Amino acid sequence: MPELPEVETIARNLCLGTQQQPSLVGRHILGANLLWGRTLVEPSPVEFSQRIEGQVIEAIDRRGKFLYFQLTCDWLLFHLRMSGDLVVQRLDSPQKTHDRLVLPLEGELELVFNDARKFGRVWLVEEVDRVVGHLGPEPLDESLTPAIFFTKLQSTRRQLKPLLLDQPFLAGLGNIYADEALNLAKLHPLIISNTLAEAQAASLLQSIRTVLRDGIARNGASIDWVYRGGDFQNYFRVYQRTGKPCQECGTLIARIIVGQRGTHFCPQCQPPLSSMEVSHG
DNA sequence: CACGAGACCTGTTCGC
DNA sequence: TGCGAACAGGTCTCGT
Repeated sequence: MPELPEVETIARNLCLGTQQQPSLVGRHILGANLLWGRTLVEPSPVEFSQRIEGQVIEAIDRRGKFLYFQLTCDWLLFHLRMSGDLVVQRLDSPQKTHDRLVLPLEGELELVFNDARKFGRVWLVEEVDRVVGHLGPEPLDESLTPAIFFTKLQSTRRQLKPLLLDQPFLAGLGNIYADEALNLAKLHPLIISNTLAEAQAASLLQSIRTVLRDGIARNGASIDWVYRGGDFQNYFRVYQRTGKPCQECGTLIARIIVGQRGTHFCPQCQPPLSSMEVSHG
């Protein structure tokens, strides 16, 4: 489900609190109730319960699509994959159908990991890089300069769409924001990365940042039966707009399969060749 | 190295 | 109405 803006929104809400729920920072974790075994990658369920009990939540943040809780001694990490969600509720609230892990907390609260499709995963580790060390740069981190991004695009020969989804290449983009960024940059999803000119690479990086910032500003997107309170889904340019007119040129949005993922683009605004080749052809 | 297929899962929507 | 197929915000592994 969630991509960078949705995970960022969840992390902020857990860290800062909302109108409906208090901040979790500074609270003791009182135990653990694992309801679906495969949710927990490591350690064993018994060791997980023993180690996490009594630790304090010191900080909550995000790296790529991973949510992490910095605890007294360990790092608690969640990956929500397609359908995972983290909710705070009153202690001993009625269990819901897809609850996978419940952590009772100080203050009559509990943190619940709910995940219909069971793809989501949880880790408790001493060294955080064991889980997130393989990730590429954060797209919103200014230390990722246009020059560095251009060099990275030059270093491989892959289609842009699958490359943007590759977390070791760049951390945080998923199917929605990859399609939105390519449309904003006016680049066809099948363009080979090392054929981009430096200006096009800079435009792509700028577009990625624009769609991610817009997504965060709107608290992420809420689609299908999963509602998170965000409304970025009302501002999609191409995603899930197959057959509807492009807002720039009126051409009907097309949908193709790339790397087994539905891929949405405007055939007019995003020509299959890079714009340099088109302009000279 | 790069790509495609299959696996992991459940739920909703679409087409006949 | 019913039923199977297609589809879903993700990632891993394996074969070519």
